[in-house]
Amino acid sequence: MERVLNKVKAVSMNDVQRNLHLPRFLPYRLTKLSGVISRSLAGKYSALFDLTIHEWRIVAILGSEPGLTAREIGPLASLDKVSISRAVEKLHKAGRLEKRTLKDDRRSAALYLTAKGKAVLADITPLAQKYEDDLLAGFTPEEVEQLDHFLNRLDAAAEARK
Amino acid sequence: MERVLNKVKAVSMNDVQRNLHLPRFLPYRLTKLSGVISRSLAGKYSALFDLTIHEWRIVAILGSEPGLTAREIGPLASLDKVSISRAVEKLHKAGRLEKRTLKDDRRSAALYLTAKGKAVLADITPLAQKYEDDLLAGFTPEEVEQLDHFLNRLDAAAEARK
DNA sequence: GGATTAAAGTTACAAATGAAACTACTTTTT
DNA sequence: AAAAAGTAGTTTCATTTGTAACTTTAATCC
Repeated sequence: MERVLNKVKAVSMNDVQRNLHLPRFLPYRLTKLSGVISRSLAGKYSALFDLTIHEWRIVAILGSEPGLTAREIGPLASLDKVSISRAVEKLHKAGRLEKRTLKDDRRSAALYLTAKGKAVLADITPLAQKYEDDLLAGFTPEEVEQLDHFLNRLDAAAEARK
Repeated sequence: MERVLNKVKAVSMNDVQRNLHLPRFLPYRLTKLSGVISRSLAGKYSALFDLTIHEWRIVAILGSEPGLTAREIGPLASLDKVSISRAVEKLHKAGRLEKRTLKDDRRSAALYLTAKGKAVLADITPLAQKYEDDLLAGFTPEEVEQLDHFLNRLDAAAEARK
């Protein structure tokens, strides 16, 4: 398949090695883009609510699916168990979530947002939505759909050759 | 504009607060995707060549534009001066680049890849290209073009509201 | 049913990252 | 031309993140 993303000015046929052009290299672009967006979101909201991005993900997930255990949250939030343990601990100390040890497996606990936790979620959700909407403000619904599709396919391809 | 990416099943008109659905939240998806890709690339090549992603970026840039200073590389590689200083130092120690102090400003140095540095670049470039090609293997040239366009627009939007 | 293996979550240690202070040099100001 | 302010790059220190080892409980295996 033709390599369009890194296409450069025509090179002589004797060039053995075409240079890789960093600003057009997909992994670099994605890292850069996600970095700018994450820093922007974190700068605006995380500091404001004393909430890291990892905590934010957990709160968002527990908002839709209360009672999940740490292990179940892992794949949903793309977080390893250490990150989850730390974030859950901090949320717990802040009184934003409650742990209920499972009767049939005392190693794990079902996690629930407290009123405080729900309040944080309610506060941040519209801001996060607004941020996403702004990012996509220039996109038609069809384009958003297509972007969605592209991201799914890239994700699948990346997972496949992980 | 309609929020299509986070569209969920119809909710009752009395729902004051729609839940944010994390797996469809664009910032989350981009972070996750770039993370999978970066880890995959780093796992395959960085360890193999003892080269961090930051060093790799600098090598790639110096490959196309020899003689840049640390400061000039910064914006091109999206790296702050501390990261550059550390990466350049490591490349220098490894004999992969050469520093030539500028005559007219002895604080900075023009940076050049040595033969060793060029060899590393020549080794990695085709692997990186291959990885990108594989990611995009399912995309038609038109789709690649469109993805390119989307990423540019997202980047501009994100930078604008940074 | 007691020993072995495995799983959930935590803790401890090492490496990476970020922010601020610092050094050496250059430019601007008076 | 001396003093002040600014810039390039480095170093230091604090925080974050990742890996491995550990603790507790549960499941599996003779």
